[in-house]
Amino acid sequence: MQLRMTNQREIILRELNTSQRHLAADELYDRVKKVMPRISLATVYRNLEILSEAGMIGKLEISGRQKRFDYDPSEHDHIYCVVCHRVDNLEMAHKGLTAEEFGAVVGYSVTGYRLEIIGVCPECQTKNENKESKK
Amino acid sequence: MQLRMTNQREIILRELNTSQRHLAADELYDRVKKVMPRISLATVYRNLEILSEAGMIGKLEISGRQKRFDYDPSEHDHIYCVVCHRVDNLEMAHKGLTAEEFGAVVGYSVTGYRLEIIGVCPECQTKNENKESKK
DNA sequence: CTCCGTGCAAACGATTTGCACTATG
DNA sequence: CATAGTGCAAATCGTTTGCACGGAG
Repeated sequence: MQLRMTNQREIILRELNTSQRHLAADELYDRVKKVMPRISLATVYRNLEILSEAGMIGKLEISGRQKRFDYDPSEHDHIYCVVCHRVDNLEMAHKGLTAEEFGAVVGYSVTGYRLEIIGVCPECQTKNENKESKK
Repeated sequence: MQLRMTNQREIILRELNTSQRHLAADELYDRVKKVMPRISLATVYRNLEILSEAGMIGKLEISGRQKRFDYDPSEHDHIYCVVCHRVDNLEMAHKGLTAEEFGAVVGYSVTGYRLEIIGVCPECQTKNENKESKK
């Protein structure tokens, strides 16, 4: 079950990397299609899954919405915009947050944690100001 | 747009409360159906949405899975089991975690955060031990 | 030449919606 | 009695899967 570096896999990986964004499968599909028009959405899904399993990209499951994929597989937290759903990387925010002690409270064995900071991104703040002043 | 306290709404609320669990819509539907067999799943979805908007229950969007609803609408964090997907409440875990400072890093205006502790619940730990010893 | 990977379409699970009917306030 | 809420079925959205074919190693 070794990984083959197919053309589509290479392009998917490259497009995600050069985007420097946290794309959802369909957004990445749109980008990849411009380079390889006959690629299928299923292939994009399959490869994103495989690549994240292989630790070459990160998988983000945020806020009940679509999954997003991170060009940076290293461990870090995220901040996301409630208006446009854009996601950005954050330095690890859990200094002093020892997950273990919470497990003890309820008898869980703790394996990790997931932290999302929620807010409005700079772009959406600007748009909103415009909207306000139009009123 | 005032809220009417219909029979179905009352029962949904009551069943969620007495369950003392973090139920998904279909799980709650199953419980409610025992009391009111002709209720529809759509009604359950609609009311869970409305009740959480009204602040009478909490809505949980965890890890790309189904939404779950919390009988306790007060602000608190959650811990959940990767094996059975059960969710439990946790005292606020963010002492010393000032979300605001992260917003500053990337220009976001921060409105909140979401923290999930991930682990294995006591029940699933026990089951797993059994499985291990059978080998 | 062996399988892993692909494209396509169909299936899927969770959730939402249009509609005509019902019942709360 | 006005209009928020309901039940039903169909629609929608994101994602996965079965299958026959194609291409990497």
